[in-house]
Amino acid sequence: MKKKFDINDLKKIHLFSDLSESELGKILSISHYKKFSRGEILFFDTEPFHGFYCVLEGSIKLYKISTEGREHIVHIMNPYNTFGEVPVFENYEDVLNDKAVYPINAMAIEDDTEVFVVSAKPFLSYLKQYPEISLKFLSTLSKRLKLLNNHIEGLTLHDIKRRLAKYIIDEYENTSREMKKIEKTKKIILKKSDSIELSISKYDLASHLGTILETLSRTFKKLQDEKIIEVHGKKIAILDIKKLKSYSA
Amino acid sequence: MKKKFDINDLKKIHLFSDLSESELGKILSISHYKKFSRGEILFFDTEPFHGFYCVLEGSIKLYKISTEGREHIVHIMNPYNTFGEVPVFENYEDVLNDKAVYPINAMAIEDDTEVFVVSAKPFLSYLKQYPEISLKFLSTLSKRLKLLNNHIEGLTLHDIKRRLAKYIIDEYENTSREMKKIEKTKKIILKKSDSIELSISKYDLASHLGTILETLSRTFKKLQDEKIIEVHGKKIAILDIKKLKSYSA
DNA sequence: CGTAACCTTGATTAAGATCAATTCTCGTGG
DNA sequence: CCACGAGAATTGATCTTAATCAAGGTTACG
Repeated sequence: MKKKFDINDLKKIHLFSDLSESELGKILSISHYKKFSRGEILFFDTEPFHGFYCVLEGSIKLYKISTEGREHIVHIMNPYNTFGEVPVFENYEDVLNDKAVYPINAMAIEDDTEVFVVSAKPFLSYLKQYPEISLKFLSTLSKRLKLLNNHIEGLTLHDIKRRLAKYIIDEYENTSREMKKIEKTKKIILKKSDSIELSISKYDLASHLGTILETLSRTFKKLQDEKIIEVHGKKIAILDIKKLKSYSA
Repeated sequence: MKKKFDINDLKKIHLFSDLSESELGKILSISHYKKFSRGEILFFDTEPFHGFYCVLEGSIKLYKISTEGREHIVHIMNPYNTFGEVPVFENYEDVLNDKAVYPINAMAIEDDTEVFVVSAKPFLSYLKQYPEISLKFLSTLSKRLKLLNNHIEGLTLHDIKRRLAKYIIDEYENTSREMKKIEKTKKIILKKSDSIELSISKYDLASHLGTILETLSRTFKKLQDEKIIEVHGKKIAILDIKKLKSYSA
């Protein structure tokens, strides 16, 4: 496997954005690069924990599976996200004694998904020397907690139409935000389009919304029949953003 | 309001257990004591954030509410737990500019629920001086993330019978663990009983399991009909722990 | 152009929510 | 001590949402 990541990749990771070159070098020295094809497993639930992951390219689903084989996607991880940090902090001793395990399954959902893995044990001693980094982690974990809270809220208090509406609105606002960022840095104006491009398969979307493919398909249709959206494959055109927002509230 | 908490109370909070007397004194100086009756609100979702809470006595439900008024309890907080820390770390700037908000509702579910509130702004500057405490927070938040993960797993992948079975088993194992602790410290042997005492109302239990009172009642009945448990008010006798565990897996 | 993966649609079923009526429990005051 | 009433819990009948089962259609890609 060609080693094709360096300090410049690390700088893009929010977690490490404030570190100096020498500190980044240390992180680099305790990490290794990995590449996955679509469908390949990064780790399984309850498998021994060895380190946490940072995404460089592609995307990864974090999911749980029921005994009957039903799958639920808890998170989708995209470039510059980190995941699998929970065991690092949850029980310090367990990590040192190789008793820690991953709490979830992780699978690449795109080809050429590139990650690097930071080894847990050396990282723990590193953490003590650079306490500022733990504040970064606190921020990361807090944001994740908030995400999970919202996810639970959706699952328990909203029906699938609302969940789907919320997903579309969130995706729409994320891409708008991304576009603004690009406009700012590149000093160009991008054409604003009232549509989104699904970044995951409909199967995975269903699993993330806590339902199944068939029900998702019907729900898309309902929103189409109400003239709120128009679906063309992975492209969702938003026809009536007000109504869509009223559902997603 | 009588001020009836001191450094000894603080010591019992996991978060502060490693701090010196003088450090605890500082925490004390930026905290204040509050007492609530059953049903009183500590804070509402989206209300301005001022500080995080530590429980001394009683218990508190953290819950979300849908527009239709349906409630879902995400956590029950008991003595020596802390909650409402997420906004502290989620966005540092927002806290300093008084823009942060609580992410959830909190209500006392017992009379004489006692808490103390640590003011966010002074705590943030304190945190920078004592970085070890952020490791404690990382551990707390990681554990909470794992809890939420399991909660989501239950909500999406298990039916209500399984969720209830899991709740009973968890409560049973928690009390067993508590008993062992007491036996160790007090050097006595407690009679082991194969039963648990529900610490919350059945309404709240239903809401925590993602269902309603009626369905919970019927589910209790199903488990009774299968001779797995026996329900007498708040007391649940476990008749067949093997079967119960097989459901909760 | 063929085949596999992906998606849609229809018919049926099942789990759990809702609505409605009682019953149980327990604290309060007569 | 009993009666009352309020809140808590149970039970039954019905309805709704979404899962399951089954079949067919689309798309992408070698």
